[in-house]
Amino acid sequence: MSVPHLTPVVEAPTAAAAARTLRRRGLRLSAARRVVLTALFAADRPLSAEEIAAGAGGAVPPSDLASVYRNLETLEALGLVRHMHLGHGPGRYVLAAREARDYLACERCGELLAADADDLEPVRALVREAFGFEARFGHFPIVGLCPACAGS
Amino acid sequence: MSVPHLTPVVEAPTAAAAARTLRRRGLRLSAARRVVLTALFAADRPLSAEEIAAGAGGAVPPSDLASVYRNLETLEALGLVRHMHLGHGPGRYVLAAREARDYLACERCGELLAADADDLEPVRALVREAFGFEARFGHFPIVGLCPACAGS
DNA sequence: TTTTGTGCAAATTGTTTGCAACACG
DNA sequence: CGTGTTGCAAACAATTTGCACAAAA
Repeated sequence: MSVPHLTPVVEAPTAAAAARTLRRRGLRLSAARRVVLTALFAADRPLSAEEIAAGAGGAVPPSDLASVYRNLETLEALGLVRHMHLGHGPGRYVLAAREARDYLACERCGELLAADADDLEPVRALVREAFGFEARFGHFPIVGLCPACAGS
Repeated sequence: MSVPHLTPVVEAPTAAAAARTLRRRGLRLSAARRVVLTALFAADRPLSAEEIAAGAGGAVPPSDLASVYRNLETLEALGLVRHMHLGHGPGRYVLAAREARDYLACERCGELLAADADDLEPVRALVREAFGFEARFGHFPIVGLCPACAGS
């Protein structure tokens, strides 16, 4: 007997799945689009649009910055990508399916700490209880001083 | 007998005190500078540089945007002003002496909740214990959904 | 062959900087 | 009167948009 088939809300983070998600909406998997996805698949940290357009450190061929922004927007609308703002500087993009993490950005040294979204739930709960406010650290992460910078 | 005289770290939030702080460093209380301070004294919420330059809703005469930015920077270096980033959009400036508050910004409706910095200390403590990270909500406040938007 | 998507240039927004004229102390 | 400041214009950084042309399906 086969296991019951459950359609995932967001497909597995594979190029094929991304292609399917696009086609399902009548969108195309163009070369430029593939480059953006490949860069994000290859990355081990949130990338800026500029980094992707520049070729993501040699991982992919360089492409037009405006197209990168347009594609990131499209992919984000499809739920394949998400972005965040780490203090000053450009927005940073990651594959949504791969990232169940939120970040803590050091405003002194730029260090980026990744935390399981679950590990931040107590913090959200505390804010919720104290202020009735639903903190969302996914889009605007916590900014402050990393352990090293806080110590000195 | 008179009470002992203690020099405050930051002077009381008065125009005269600000003038003294400036002069102490060989800086001048120019007309444009006075306009920036007056706008901030009159404001009941964080203002953008553009709002100040435009005359802060009639509270002060309009002045040059570049000068406003330069003056805000100077005043901030003196500890008289501070600024924060509330999600997207321009930076927002407030009088430092008057603001022992941090903010919670709603990313849906733009509502701004003010919280005593003290009331956020438990949140900072929790982040410190869990991640060894010193969260600073003064410069990059918490972003999420206000009670009204979270409810719907 | 029809749309969707691309590359390039130009417009937008927020902020900084160069510079000659200006004004506070 | 001298140095801090101003106003204006131009430079910048991040992002968006208009358009004619190219290319997936």
